[in-house]
Amino acid sequence: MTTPPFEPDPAGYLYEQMASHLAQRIASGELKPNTPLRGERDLAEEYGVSLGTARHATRLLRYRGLVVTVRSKGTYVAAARRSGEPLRHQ
Amino acid sequence: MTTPPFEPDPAGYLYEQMASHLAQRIASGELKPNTPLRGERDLAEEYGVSLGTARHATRLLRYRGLVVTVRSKGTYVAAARRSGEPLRHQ
Amino acid sequence: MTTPPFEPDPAGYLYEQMASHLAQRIASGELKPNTPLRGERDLAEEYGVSLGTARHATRLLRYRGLVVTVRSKGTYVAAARRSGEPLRHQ
Amino acid sequence: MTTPPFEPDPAGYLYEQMASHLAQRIASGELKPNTPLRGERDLAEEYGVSLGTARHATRLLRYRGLVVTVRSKGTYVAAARRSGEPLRHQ
DNA sequence: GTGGTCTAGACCACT
DNA sequence: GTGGTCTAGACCACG
Repeated sequence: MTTPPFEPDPAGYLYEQMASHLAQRIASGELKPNTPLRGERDLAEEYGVSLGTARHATRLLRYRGLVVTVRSKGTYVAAARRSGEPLRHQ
Repeated sequence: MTTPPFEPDPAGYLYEQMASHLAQRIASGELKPNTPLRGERDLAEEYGVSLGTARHATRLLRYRGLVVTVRSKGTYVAAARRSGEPLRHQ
Repeated sequence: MTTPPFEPDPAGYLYEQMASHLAQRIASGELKPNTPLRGERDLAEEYGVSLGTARHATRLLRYRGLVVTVRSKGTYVAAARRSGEPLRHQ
Repeated sequence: MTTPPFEPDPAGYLYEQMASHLAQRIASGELKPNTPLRGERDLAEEYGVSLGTARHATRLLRYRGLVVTVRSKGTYVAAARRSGEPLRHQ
């Protein structure tokens, strides 16, 4: 079997690396539920990427349900939940 | 009843206007199933927006199932289908 | 808490002070027509005010026709013009 | 169809011609160290070749140490250096 | 010559 | 001082 047509290793992308790293920090408990992440500008600087890339990373975490973002307020680590439970928004 | 918390009128956004306009051109039959759209660079110029905004618009159409994009090939008007039918990829 | 005077002196507001100062820099020729102002974040830092205040100040200048702002590009010192002449955008 | 010569003359390739021409412009001082080349699309148009060919040419110059490319920023004429000296990035 | 990733900024609405 | 929209460009992988 050959590799499927492209999708050129998403793991190599900056936004994916950044999202994975943040996901790990959430999983490890370093970033706790209902606490805010640092601002996207700060995250961009911290990871040495542009604002757009940092925004791409947080969007990914949002799609994956790991964070909840509230406009003009910030992006928060999602509340822990058991599987089957609905997402609880703040 | 008051208006819900923000989401400041998506209809006003450039990418939404552009996506809606393209959707209408598809619905009207001007753009036919399985034919390619113009390239994103061309669309950006045609609509007088930046490349990023044009890309945002086509991404929206993709999410809505109106187009299918093939990397390095182009973005195609999705095949017409009856409701209930699965999406057919090229 | 004391009640404010009925019509608080607008000259006392930070945004008004800032706007006046910028207006003077334009009038003096320090800031020349068709040149961009520094970004709103930079101006806020330069004047030691919050971002909202800096924005309020530039909005005032815009209303007064001293600057023209081009979305996503920047805010420019308005071209000098005789009264009656239309605004010339860059 | 005829068989090509065993080792086709690299000097005949468009990308090699283009790379050589750019190398000469660098050597002559027309293109100065640490200044950016024109974008690959512009170069392609300027030399009347396809985008892929222009990219091939700049890649060659990169391999030869004549230019340094900074992702998403541009391709720059390499700083002049004595042999043995490390490359200095801008 | 396509879509994708990325940079480095800008202004905007809202808290 | 947040997230969101937008610009104008760059290079990259692939067909």
